[in-house]
Amino acid sequence: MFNHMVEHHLDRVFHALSDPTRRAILDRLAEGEATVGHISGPFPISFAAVSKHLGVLERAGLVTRKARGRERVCRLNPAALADARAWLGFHQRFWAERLDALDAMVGQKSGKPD
Amino acid sequence: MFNHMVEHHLDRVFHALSDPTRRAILDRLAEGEATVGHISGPFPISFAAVSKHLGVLERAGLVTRKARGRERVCRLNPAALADARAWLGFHQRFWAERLDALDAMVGQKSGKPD
DNA sequence: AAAAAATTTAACCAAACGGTTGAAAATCGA
DNA sequence: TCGATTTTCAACCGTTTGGTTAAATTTTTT
Repeated sequence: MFNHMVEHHLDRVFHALSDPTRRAILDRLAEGEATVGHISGPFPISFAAVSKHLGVLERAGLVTRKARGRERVCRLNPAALADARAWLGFHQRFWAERLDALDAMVGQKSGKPD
Repeated sequence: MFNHMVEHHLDRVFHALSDPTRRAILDRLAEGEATVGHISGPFPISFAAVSKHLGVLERAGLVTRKARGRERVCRLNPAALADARAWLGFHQRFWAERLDALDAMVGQKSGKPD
């Protein structure tokens, strides 16, 4: 159902999201587009490190960078979250169903409604 | 709003989900609880490797392992997906809003209607 | 044309990752 | 009790990660 090349893409998206600095960059970027230097400011790591983080985010499709003069303007791509969200949504619902079925089979109603 | 120790937890959940073998283990586990050996079967990697993957999933709270004799029975914990899903849901919505606002602003300035 | 500014790239490092094999620790069946 | 079974743990290995600094690149400013 989900199994396509999406799998490969999910690797990159989930990996990109697994780092707190990168999630902070995304938060920062949610306030509006910004240049690499502008993004880099508040972080206690080097400029180059932030640039590499942006590379990871870009390869995951979460961020786009386009040149404007000597600067690179970074912008969020909310659509890239859709795959990850779909995976989570599907599985969370599916797991819950299966576990409910298991509970029902065991016959011990835990009394937890939907 | 989200920023608590949850951050630290999100690191582990997203990282756990970033590996295709681990996602496959979760898929497998969605069919019902299973022992480590049972899970390990279909995978072309060693038993110990699967055990380590299960450790990662357990530390992320996605899976619980409980002893039953000399076996360990593994089971999904759907609740653990909630945090990740909440993060994604909030951000996806928030990003979309901000970008809509940005588009509207740009549209106003350039006189281009929506 | 030269200097300054914004980014990326390259080379490097320590730590973590995903994998292996083999030994250790429980528990079960004989 | 002894041997087999199930699982983890420990040590190791090559690759990736997240970070650094320094050099290279591109564009703007003077």
